[in-house]
Amino acid sequence: MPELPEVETVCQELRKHVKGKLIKTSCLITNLRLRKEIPKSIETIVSNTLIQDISRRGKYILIHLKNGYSLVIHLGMSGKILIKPVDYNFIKHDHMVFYLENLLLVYNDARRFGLIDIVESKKIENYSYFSKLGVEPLSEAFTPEVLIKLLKSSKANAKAFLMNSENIVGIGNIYASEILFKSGISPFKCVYEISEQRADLLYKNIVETLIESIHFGGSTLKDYSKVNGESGYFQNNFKVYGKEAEACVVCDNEIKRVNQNGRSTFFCEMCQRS
DNA sequence: AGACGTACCTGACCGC
DNA sequence: TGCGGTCAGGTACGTC
Repeated sequence: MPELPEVETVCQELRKHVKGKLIKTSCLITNLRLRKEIPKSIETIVSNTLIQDISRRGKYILIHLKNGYSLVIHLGMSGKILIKPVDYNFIKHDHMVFYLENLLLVYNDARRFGLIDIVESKKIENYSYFSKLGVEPLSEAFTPEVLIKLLKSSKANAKAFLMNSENIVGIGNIYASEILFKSGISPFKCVYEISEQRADLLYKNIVETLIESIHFGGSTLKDYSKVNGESGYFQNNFKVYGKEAEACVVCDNEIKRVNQNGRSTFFCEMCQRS
């Protein structure tokens, strides 16, 4: 699944290709449930309305419609939004389609951990899945001071802290490992013990890593691809993720993999001692 | 509050 | 070729 850079890349592509376009009709292709059931009412609500804009909250994609509603789409682990020609033939795991004037928007999600929902735009701040979300790392609201305050008020380890969307949104399993490596912070470190100097470095690396990855179009592992089906390229820049038993690019020590809260963490014991 | 397990799913891959 | 086990980028919920 896509982490923040992948979701942001999808948003940018959607803005480029479908912003301002008319949704003629839409239709559920399967009756299988995603994280929750796709509301059948979407079909009527989104028909014959213009796509006004596309934005993002954490890893949720928001498609704002001119009729006062917003589509909320989450890609889960394996979700994709793909732009297809009008003569496209549906394939396995296509769950919903939006018919625009000369193209289709198709939502495909093999593992069905994703989400499609519809909400009144003016009530979006109260949307249940958004109520506990933390700060947007690429917004002006995210500053070194804000990060330090969050670190001081949490007893979680560094990996769990970065993964917890109640602190900072958008950082998933890959970028958590990468950001901690760049910052020289052990994934086991209790975050309230991180020095302010080290926190400044962490701040810089959170922002830089995400921006750099967006620049590369996100990363592509098994399931994620951009709306045109092309791959992103950031995975070529991974320093530790998926590099178990390989040599650290900095110190040549062996990269380790451990399980933290059921997820793999990759790190270098020599470089990450703070 | 946070650690940890479980649940939701399919598919790829590996060893036998 | 098939079978079982393991792993995968997310998130929510329950329990201790």
